Amino acid sequence: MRLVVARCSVDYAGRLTAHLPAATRVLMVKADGSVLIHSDGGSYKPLNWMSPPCSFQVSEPDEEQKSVGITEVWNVNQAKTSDRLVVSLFEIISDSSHDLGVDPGLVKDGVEADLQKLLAEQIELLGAGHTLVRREYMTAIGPVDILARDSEGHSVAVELKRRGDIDGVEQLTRYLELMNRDPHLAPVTGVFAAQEIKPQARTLAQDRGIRCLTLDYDAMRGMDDAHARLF
Amino acid sequence: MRLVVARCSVDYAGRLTAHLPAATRVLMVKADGSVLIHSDGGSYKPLNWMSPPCSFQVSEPDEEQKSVGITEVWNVNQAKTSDRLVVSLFEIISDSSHDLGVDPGLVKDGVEADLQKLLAEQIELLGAGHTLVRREYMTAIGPVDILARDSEGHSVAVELKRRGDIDGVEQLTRYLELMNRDPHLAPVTGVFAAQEIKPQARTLAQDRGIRCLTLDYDAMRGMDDAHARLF
DNA sequence: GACTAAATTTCGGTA
DNA sequence: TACCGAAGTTTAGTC
Repeated sequence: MRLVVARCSVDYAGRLTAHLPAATRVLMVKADGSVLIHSDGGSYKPLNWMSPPCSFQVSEPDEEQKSVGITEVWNVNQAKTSDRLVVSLFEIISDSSHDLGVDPGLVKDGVEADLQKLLAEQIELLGAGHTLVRREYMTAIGPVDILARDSEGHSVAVELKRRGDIDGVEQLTRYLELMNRDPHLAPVTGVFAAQEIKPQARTLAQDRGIRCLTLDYDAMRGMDDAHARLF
Repeated sequence: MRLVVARCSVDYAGRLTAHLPAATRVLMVKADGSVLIHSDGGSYKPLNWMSPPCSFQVSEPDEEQKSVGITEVWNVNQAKTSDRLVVSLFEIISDSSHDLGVDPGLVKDGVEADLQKLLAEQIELLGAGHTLVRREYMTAIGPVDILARDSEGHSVAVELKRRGDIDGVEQLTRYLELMNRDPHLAPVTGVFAAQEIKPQARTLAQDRGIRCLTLDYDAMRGMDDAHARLF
């Protein structure tokens, strides 16, 4: 990992064209040759970058570039596509390299998969008498998050989201269309479950006869803990 | 901007929980207090981070932390949500600060807007005799990318994407439903145009009577250049 | 400010 | 390896 603080301008050409005027920035060159250009703000996304696999080459500036004060030019080329990143350096303020080694990687917990697991365990949240058929019920166009049966034995398809958006309602609608053509399953009703459901998504869902269910993750996790303590 | 190379472990608690075991990493502390934790690989996304606005505080390790070799603890708290990032430092290998100033920002060119402009100019790509009505034709649920007429004078609604996914087909379907209720426009046919169309999206589009059109951006840009040279 | 759609999305899982 | 969906998505534009 090489860290360079420098006044530079940047040009990118590939899936789009982009340009960064001269300013002082941090250039991060990783072991695989990839380059990140960060400013002192914004969020985690760099101003510009080149993803691996790519090649990193330093070249001398031509006369014209020299005349405007460019001392060094970095050419970073994507190995597979024709994306190109050119960093023109005017002044290097700091330059250091460090051996970081391979990172052991991130351990995550609490994503959609957990919500799904919790709802499957607490399937009565769908309504009294509901029973779980199975999680990730496969259909021709992909897996339905949860398939259940209501107290009368009718199929219930559940689409789970962390944030309930219109896209999620469309997704569930596609599943319902398909599943209702299957005589073994029909009639199938839909439940759109999320921690937060956008008003427009709720309206669309209700127009299509899909029930909305807001989930309280903390409460569900709490129930899970209580359940774990009891058994 | 402060750059620290250190052996550290990281814990995040907020929308999810995540943990990074001890390893040598680069810690980037931006002027707004936001923190990025980078390893020597992956792509532009950090292993972990805290987005602004947030507060940055350094605290002494407690006895237990000291006993395992932690010399310093960073507490980074999100100002609006309750997200928390805790960086436990074992050894600081490098620590430097630089004043970068405000960045002038990125100038982009060549995104979906250009595709739209090019297709509007080369509307005959939709088929012989097609004429442009207008770009960004407003409807109650949003703008249709391009509205045209075929050789018989019937309306044609075009949805443009860089990558043609199922979502785009759904979007166009919603527009078509609405527009076909308008007696001034009906009957309206749909064209799904993209540089690359996914098989599932193509299938769904054809099921719904929507025509698919693959666009060659480079060829269209070439035509545009030729056009520019001629006039 | 809320919502929608795009992104040089990246990332992870599965068939 | 390709495809599909999720993401602590972020970001930009519109209403």
